[in-house]
Amino acid sequence: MRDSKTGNFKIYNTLTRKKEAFESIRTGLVGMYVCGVTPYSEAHLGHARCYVVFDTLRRYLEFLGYEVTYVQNITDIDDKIIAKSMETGDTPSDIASRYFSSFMGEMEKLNVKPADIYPRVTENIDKIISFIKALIKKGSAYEISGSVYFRVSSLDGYGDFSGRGEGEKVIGEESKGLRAKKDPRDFALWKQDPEYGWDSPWGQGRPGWHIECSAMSKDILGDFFDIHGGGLDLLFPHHENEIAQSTALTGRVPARYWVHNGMVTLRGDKMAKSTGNLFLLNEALKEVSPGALRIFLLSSSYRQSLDYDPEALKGTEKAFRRLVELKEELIRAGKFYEQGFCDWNDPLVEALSDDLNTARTLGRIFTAAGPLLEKIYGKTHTEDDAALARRIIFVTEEVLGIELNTPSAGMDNSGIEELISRREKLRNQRRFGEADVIRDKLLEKGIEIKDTPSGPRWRKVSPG
RNA sequence: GGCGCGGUACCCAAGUGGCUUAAGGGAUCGGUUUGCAAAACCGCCAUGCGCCGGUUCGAAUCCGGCCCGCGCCUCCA
Repeated sequence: MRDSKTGNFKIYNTLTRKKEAFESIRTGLVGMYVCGVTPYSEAHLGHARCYVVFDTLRRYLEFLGYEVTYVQNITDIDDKIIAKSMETGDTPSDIASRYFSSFMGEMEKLNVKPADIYPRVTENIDKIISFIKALIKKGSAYEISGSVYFRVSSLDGYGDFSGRGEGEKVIGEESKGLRAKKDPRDFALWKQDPEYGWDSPWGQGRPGWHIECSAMSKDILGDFFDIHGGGLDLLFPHHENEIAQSTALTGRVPARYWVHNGMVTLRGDKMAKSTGNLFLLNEALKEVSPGALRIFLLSSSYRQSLDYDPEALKGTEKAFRRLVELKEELIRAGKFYEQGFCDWNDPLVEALSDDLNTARTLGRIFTAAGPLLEKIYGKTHTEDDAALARRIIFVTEEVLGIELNTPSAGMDNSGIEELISRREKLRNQRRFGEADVIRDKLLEKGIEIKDTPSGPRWRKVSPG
């Protein structure tokens, strides 16, 4: 499995703050853990970007020949979910499953491959409790009146990961009502909660935020796995604390590569549920096709901030359709008969080996696709052209995950075809007024007619 | 205040020393085509890369200073 093609991938590692050659711990296998959502409201573009980016990383690794185990947790119990539950009267579990299934529906539309495992906090309470017990035993945690805290002073190098200095005092939210915490930097592993809690050696309570990832990633992927991903906003305190807990227990940082995606901003400021400065994913999917949205999200570097601009998003729809067109024309020309394939060092995908440079990859795709389309239209394409088109489609769909849906797929076309041929007859009789009525009627239904030298063609123009 | 990131055409954006007299996408405008449209195609579109200095045969790319924007430091993808 380990061959030359896997050796060229470089990825930026937050742990070392530089691009490093990617090398998996076990030959041919990659364990990847990405921080998932807390399902208490609808997902926005920021979530979409994160999971599209990591889906693309996963697809690229699979393209390189790795077998990837992708784990994404679900924080299905937390303060916000409980707050929502009190507001609506539904149980926290109902809230979490409702928003999680809506999240999954949107991910499916975006052609995000499902994770292999979605561990839930509420189904892993026993593992979390064992983890905490082990930390107490090691002297890295202590209990105060039913809650348990991590003892930051027990660990050297706390703060190194996120670049926070030793002397800096970080006062967590948990500390507010609990002056007894021994160090302001200490954070909760277990929170006393008689109402929404589980039984534990320290009484009724529930897990702190960070411990779930340490406990569940260890359980599924082991003490040391390849990639840990998440949004840049999780760097501190979440990932810093996760590293602290795991390191205190096992003696090592739990993952080799720490990968963070940049934030999505709206009007220059970060998109966030809590501030209401957001653009919902389902709104975006009303504006453009899922494939166009994916192009939008992958058209800049994943580590950079991405500003949501309505015009820029809309613009990707047209670019997306040209690629759809390429696939359609190829099918029409009868040249889509074999599965496309390309090598890791093909100019089309080669840029991905440089820290997943999707923007340059898209540039290469469009550069190559432009001249091809016209050749295929004019039927002047050669076998090499058709092979290139297949490679473009392969990279676009399989590696970048941009599904090039052919509009006719899965639709009832008979009515449309009939209207079009009726229009053709009218046109031949030069009864243009009546012909245009049909054209307008179809356009209202989102069907656009294109009169080409080889006859009329149509396609669906509205997203969805 | 501490730590980090960024400023490239009308907009988005790649490029981090010569392969770029700066990719790609979108918008506008002009043209070809069309019964008219749409679509498609062709053309136009930064002698310039926040500003000022410096290093170099050569800089958007390296160094120094300055200006501006953003993120994290509190829940957050």
